[in-house]
Amino acid sequence: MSQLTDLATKLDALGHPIRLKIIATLVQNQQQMYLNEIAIKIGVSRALAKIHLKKLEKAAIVKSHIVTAEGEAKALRYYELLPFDIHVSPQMLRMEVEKNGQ
Amino acid sequence: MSQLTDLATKLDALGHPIRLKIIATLVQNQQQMYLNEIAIKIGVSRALAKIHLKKLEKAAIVKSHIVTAEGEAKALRYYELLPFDIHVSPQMLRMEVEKNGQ
DNA sequence: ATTACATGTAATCAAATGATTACATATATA
DNA sequence: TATATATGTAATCATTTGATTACATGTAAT
Repeated sequence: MSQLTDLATKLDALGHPIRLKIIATLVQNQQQMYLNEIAIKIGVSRALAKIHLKKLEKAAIVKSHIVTAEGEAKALRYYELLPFDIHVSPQMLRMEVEKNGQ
Repeated sequence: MSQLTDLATKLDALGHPIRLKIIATLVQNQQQMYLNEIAIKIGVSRALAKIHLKKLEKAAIVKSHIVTAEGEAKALRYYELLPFDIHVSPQMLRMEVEKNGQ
């Protein structure tokens, strides 16, 4: 995948209010959160939170893993934020595109 | 429209390789370009370029106006880039969401 | 065992998106 | 007039996306 496509994927993943809220919630809590916590915190259904988290995970903005904690009803999937710092401006895009040849 | 929604709209508009190329092309050429120039330059059909430009225009990343030049077959729609400088990181999103209340 | 509660995911569906094809208009030239 | 060329947009269609509902599993308490 080209640099440009990768950038587009990340920007696309970030381009939705719910997903921005999910990210903000994950930063606020520092530690990892599981699906239901996230859903409740931002006020959407688990199913919907899952869908948006899936898109974030595909774009490598979050990652997840299952944790089997004792005393818990079942294994939980924990999500954590991967660090990112995206900067987009016309000049920066010009350089990016020229790098990839035409 | 909230700050967060506005940011999401811009990020969503930027989240496609063709649209990133369109922007890069507009920067390269400095001056305004009309639809067909853009389409040829990045190697897509006029119709497709138009669709992507429409999305960029809705997000206020480009703007356009029609110019009636002499010697031309017909009035041409010129596109120009609006300045933007978007910076996204977890910390920045946290602040943005907290501003908008929960 | 059954009831209650909590979790994760699959199935489904309407709406938006990406892309192609075709159409309508306009000028210049044969 | 017709032919060629160039432009802008509308119509169409398959795919993806956003969102809801329902299902399956698992533990704890009755």
